Amino acid sequence: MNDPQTMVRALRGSGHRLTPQRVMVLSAVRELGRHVTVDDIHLRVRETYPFIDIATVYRTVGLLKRLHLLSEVVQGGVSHYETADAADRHHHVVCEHCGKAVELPPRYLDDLARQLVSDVGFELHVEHSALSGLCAECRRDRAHSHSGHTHGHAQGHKRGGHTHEGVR
Amino acid sequence: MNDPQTMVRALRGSGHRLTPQRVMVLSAVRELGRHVTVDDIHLRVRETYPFIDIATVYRTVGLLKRLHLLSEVVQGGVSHYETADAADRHHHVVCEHCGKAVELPPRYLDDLARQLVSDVGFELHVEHSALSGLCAECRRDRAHSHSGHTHGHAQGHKRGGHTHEGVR
DNA sequence: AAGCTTATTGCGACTCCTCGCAATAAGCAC
DNA sequence: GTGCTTATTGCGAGGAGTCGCAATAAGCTT
Repeated sequence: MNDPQTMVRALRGSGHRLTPQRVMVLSAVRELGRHVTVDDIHLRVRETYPFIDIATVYRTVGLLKRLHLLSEVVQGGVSHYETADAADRHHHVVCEHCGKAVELPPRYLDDLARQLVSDVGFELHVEHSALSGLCAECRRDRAHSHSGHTHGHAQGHKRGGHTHEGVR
Repeated sequence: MNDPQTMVRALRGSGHRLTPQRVMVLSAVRELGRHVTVDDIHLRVRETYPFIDIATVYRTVGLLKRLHLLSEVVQGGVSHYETADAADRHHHVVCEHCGKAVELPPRYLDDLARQLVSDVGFELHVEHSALSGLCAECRRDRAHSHSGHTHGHAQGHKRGGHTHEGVR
């Protein structure tokens, strides 16, 4: 479901061309694993083809997303990508405080999706929906240090890293 | 709940200062109504105080968000703001195709929120979670013109406007 | 294999947003 | 009201992402 075959079909079938750059971008995401940024991809592809432009990576990633070969997860304003088949099997809940992404099996949104279609006619795309809130850890931390105001110390920290928790 | 009083308390209580710029930004959002962009705010405030810098608007909006006086909704990569009390009463489902936002009463996510806390310890912040998918209209359109490939015509259209549908 | 059409690339220019810094002015103590 | 401390402002510079354009090359036709 995520072999070169699929890519060729998806591209040709929609009137697009199969270029080395596109192949390399998709390969890079597959090789780098989950939640890679455009920069990650760019650097990776450069190792084998140093001339690729960052704009091409942006455009390619956008195209592959529209063709459902890649899936985008926005974490704290930063876009991360993964192969679509990986995305089919989960979606994300992102912590507002530490930026950690918790993976969730899709069943959690099944009910919601059903309700939405019947009530409002809206078709929910689970993979593209980013839920946000506070993770278990950060809730504990907050509970501890709640000596007065919680949102005090001004300009807030930069989002943490790429930490991951799985839930199946 | 969203008078000057509240603002004074929220700022002072967290060690921040009450400046004309901050008051004007909050007023602007209140006056302009729902889902205004930073640019909307900037232009509005400029009418009465032409010297305000766009950077100040960005910083202020960020601060007011952290103080829960404003709430942010990201639509197709663009941040929109509204007063927090308005946000308390609904959240959004955004159409991937036309960019239209459908407002939803919070009850839709209540079940999900309950499940998340008990299963994963995750506290869902409904107001900050952007669900995406296809609205009723765009689903119809797609159904009609499904003469072959759906994602065809390349670079995709720019998101529509600020259209709104309410659901209560 | 050669020619043709046109999607795609790389580049440069531009926009949006953020950040560091010196000047300004809130808030507090007197 | 005056003076002090320091948060905040406006500005200029910088990074991320997008867009238009001329050159290139993918895919088709022959």
